[in-house]
Amino acid sequence: MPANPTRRSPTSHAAILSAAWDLACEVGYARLTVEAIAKRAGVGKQTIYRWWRTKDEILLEELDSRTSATLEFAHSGDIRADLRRQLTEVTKVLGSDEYAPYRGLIAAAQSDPELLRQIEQRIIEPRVDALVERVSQAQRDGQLRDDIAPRDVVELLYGPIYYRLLVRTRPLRVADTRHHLDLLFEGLSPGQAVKAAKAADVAQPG
Amino acid sequence: MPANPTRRSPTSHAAILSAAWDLACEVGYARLTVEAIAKRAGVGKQTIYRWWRTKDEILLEELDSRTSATLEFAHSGDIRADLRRQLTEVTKVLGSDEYAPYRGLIAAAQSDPELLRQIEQRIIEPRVDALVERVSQAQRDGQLRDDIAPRDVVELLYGPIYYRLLVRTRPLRVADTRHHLDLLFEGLSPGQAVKAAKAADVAQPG
Amino acid sequence: MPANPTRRSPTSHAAILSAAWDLACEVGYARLTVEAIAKRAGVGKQTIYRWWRTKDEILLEELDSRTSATLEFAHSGDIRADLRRQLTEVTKVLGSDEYAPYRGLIAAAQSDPELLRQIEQRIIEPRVDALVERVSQAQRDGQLRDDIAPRDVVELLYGPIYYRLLVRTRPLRVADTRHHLDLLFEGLSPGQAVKAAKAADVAQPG
Amino acid sequence: MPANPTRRSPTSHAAILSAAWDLACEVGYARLTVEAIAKRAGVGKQTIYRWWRTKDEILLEELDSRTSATLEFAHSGDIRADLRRQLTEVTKVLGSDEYAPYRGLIAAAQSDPELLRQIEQRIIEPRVDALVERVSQAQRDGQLRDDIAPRDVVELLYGPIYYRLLVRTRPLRVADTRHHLDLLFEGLSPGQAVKAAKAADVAQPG
DNA sequence: ACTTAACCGAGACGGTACGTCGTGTCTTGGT
DNA sequence: ACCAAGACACGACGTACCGTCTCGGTTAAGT
Repeated sequence: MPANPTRRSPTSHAAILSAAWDLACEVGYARLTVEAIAKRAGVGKQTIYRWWRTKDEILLEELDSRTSATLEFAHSGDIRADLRRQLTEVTKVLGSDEYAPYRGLIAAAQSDPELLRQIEQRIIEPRVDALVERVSQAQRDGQLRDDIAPRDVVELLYGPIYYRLLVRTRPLRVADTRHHLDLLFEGLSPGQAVKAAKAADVAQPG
Repeated sequence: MPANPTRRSPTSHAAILSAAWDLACEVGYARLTVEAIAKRAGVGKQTIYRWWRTKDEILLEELDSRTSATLEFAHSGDIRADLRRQLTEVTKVLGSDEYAPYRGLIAAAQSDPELLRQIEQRIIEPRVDALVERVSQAQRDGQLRDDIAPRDVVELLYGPIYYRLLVRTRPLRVADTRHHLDLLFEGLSPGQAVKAAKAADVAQPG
Repeated sequence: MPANPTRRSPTSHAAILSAAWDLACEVGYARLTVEAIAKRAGVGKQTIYRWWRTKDEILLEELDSRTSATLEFAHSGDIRADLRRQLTEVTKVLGSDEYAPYRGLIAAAQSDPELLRQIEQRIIEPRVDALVERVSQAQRDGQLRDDIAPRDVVELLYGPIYYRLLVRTRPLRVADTRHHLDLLFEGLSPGQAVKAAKAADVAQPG
Repeated sequence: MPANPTRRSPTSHAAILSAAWDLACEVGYARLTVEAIAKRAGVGKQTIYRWWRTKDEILLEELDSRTSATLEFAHSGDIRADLRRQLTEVTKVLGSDEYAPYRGLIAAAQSDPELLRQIEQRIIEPRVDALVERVSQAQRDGQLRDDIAPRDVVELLYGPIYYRLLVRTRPLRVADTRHHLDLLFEGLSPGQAVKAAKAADVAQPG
């Protein structure tokens, strides 16, 4: 971009971001069009192409600013309680219709490596890093097996959420997310349920 | 579709299916074009539109026939061994470049509820059913906690695979899938690793 | 046409002819379609293509049978009376909406020399020949200048009719045709009107 | 047409006009295609549809500019000389292959009343008006019967030309046009030829 | 205070692909 | 053999968006 950001019109900038997001919600990501964004935002097409390379980048920027709040991670001392809170939050957000464009972005990224890289970098990586750090702390505290790479924990935790998000066999629900979290800690092997459940009660009495 | 299937040309039918799949592999799902499929298959566009509503349906049909072989599920008596075998197979298939169009379909389905429904119905549901059945058997055999809904097990197993498939933070690898399977059975809580590992050794000495 | 006319279905034949003509009247020549003819006639497309090369040929055949009645030429002994009767008849027919497809044929013939040849041969030539013969007779009878080629008379007579038929600046009306006929005989030069009118009165007192 | 004419590209405009006319000459009006025009002109189809509703309008515009030169009418004082000159010119133009698309337009207008209206308005009417005026002048000068509506003269003059142009029974030739003109003035009645010829000699000794 | 250069809205431009319509040919099954 | 039905390869249709490219008009910075 050779454009000079100091002369950028904040009005148009904001109008484009929200026009893009709103349209994506209304007509669906696939039917989202640069021309429609320009019209809705009351903006020339050139103004869009001057600052963004694709419509994905617009949505990504808007997504970024909308989700920046969900970055911080609780450190209550109880790993399962902290994870429960975090995953609950994430589930609520991703399950809502206002975040439907996020699914569109993940989808588009399957055909656009550069977009995929940006999503990882700006949306996913920060959350994964925070999660990895919290998990490591839990391992040091003896609340989690220390023979596991934290990255694997991340995938076990987020996997089912994304699975439902994208495959939609069942709706994304907070209660299920919590249940999955318990199962993960307790394991699927028989004879561990009771012990595991007890441990959970101690950690999270509420 | 008012067309009469008995008059359908098998030559054109087959040519379209493989042209579509090959092109999707070559240029990527997003750049796949009905026009290009018609040209490659030596077929009129009308013939495509007569039998399929979208390019997605073509790919879905081809995907269906290509994966119909991976439907059966092993019943060795050892649930972890059977799951390992099955997930290994699935991981290999989904991770390969020849199945890249599948990712495109999942992506497109995010903007097309009807397509999503069809993918579930034709691709996902049969495998989930088989998996659910196998898990139920394992519960009756006492090889798996019987206080869990089999559907939840499915999501815990497939979740991480789809996560990597779509988010691509790390490549989809067979070894990781197996590792995740072990972690799932053993649980993440500390002090269960040794016991769980022992149980695994008994069940799967190889 | 390799088809064997003796096995031809008279029902389909007739249905096609009238379906074609009716459709041409309803939607206009340019929007006339072989497919629509087949549907309206309750006939397979092949049946049409087996017996006619183009839709023009269908219309031409129907035109031919509809106009075969206007072929005979009156021989009353008075050339101007005979011409008046004949041109009146032609004007009535060509000016009516039921013969609109004829204009379509003339139009199409501008881009299709073979069609033009057929129209001349089957529709125009017979009438021209009859007219030429009648004019020659009049010349022998001393009712018409004998230093003129009859073909030129034909063009002077039919010209204005076709002009209005195709250019449509003014509607094709019987009264105008008769007036033109008078002007033709009398000439445009000044000082001949009275004499000519007298001659006309003698020839056609009614 | 909501397009803004001040932003119109003169290059594309001109390229489209001549591409359309040239192609019409080369392949014939009926095989003329918007797609081919766009390709030949190096232009997007949309640019054509933005400024013209049909290919006819393109040809009409080009025809208009090509024939605008033949609008003026000679006033030598001798009506027959002036008509002879004018009809000669018209005959030459319409008979030439470079004006073949005009025939296509007349043809197409038979199925398109709006096009017919435009042809009359832009091509025919101006010439008819000029001719009517010249004829009226001649009537005032006593060179032509004054009991005739000039419009009728127009049709008697142009009729045979259009007849040959469209029906093509005989080629459109300058000599025939002149001959028809003489016959018109002299009339077809016997015994007038000599007198009429004399009058002509006086008026047009060349 | 006055250029002047970048921004802006608007939208025309050369393209690509869309999904539809009609062409003329071919095939199937019924009479 | 002819027929109704309609699938087929093909070509063109008119439309929707793409991303690039002028046009004036308006700001804001730098002289």
